[in-house]
Amino acid sequence: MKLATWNVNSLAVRLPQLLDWLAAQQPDVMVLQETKLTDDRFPQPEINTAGWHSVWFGQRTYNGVALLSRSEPADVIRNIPGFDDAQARVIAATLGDLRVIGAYFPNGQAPGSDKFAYKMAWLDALEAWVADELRRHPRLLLMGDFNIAPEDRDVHDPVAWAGQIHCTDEERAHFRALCTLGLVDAFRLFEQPPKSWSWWDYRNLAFRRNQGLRIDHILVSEALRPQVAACRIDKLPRKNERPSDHAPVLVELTG
DNA sequence: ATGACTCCCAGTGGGAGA
Repeated sequence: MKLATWNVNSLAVRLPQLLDWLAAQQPDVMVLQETKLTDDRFPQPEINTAGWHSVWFGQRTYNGVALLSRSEPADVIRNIPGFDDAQARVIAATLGDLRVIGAYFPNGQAPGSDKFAYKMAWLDALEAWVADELRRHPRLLLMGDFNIAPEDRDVHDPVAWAGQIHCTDEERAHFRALCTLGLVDAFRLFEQPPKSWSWWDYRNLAFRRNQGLRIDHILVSEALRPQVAACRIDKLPRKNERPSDHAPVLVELTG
């Protein structure tokens, strides 16, 4: 069982790359962020023709999420129940005996800003809801673009980024709070190459210089932890012509 | 360097992302 997450930064632009990647990697479940498409423009025919079921939740210009799967998704939820949100950021579904939550966490812009306050409120609501989901579905994955670099080793220049967005104590405390619910960062269950990032700025030749952040994550519940066989970042799509600024992250489960 | 790039919606510039 292989699951993956990718912030595609516009599915309209990245659809050919996505279809290529799906064909090459053959995941069973794939969650997408920043589709930037209203629901009527979601490329369901192309994705269906390639052999995937899909559910989606989008809006114009910003945000937008989707979940693609080989098996039929059930019990689909869009956004955080009870949290009034104008932004399309969450899609959850049950695939067989797995509960999968795909999420595009708010960016937060800058500490102290209105957008940062929204990020904190959104994280509070997410934690309460995920706790609830975990009680109902012990076999759960929370995966997506977290917009949080959990530790200094997830940052190419921790001194320059200290206290900056993605690296504040408040954001990192929220990441740990999610783990305290009974989730673990699948990437850190394994030895990884140093300087492993999932995002590189488009500017400054950041990818060529490997100056990035690890902000895309796959958290797995304690019940799934014994089944996690591998977790890695696939940098290859970042080398495409017209790449997303993010790379996909994959996890493999045994059984 | 308050930049650099890319996307979107706009409409020949500007906001947002991270």
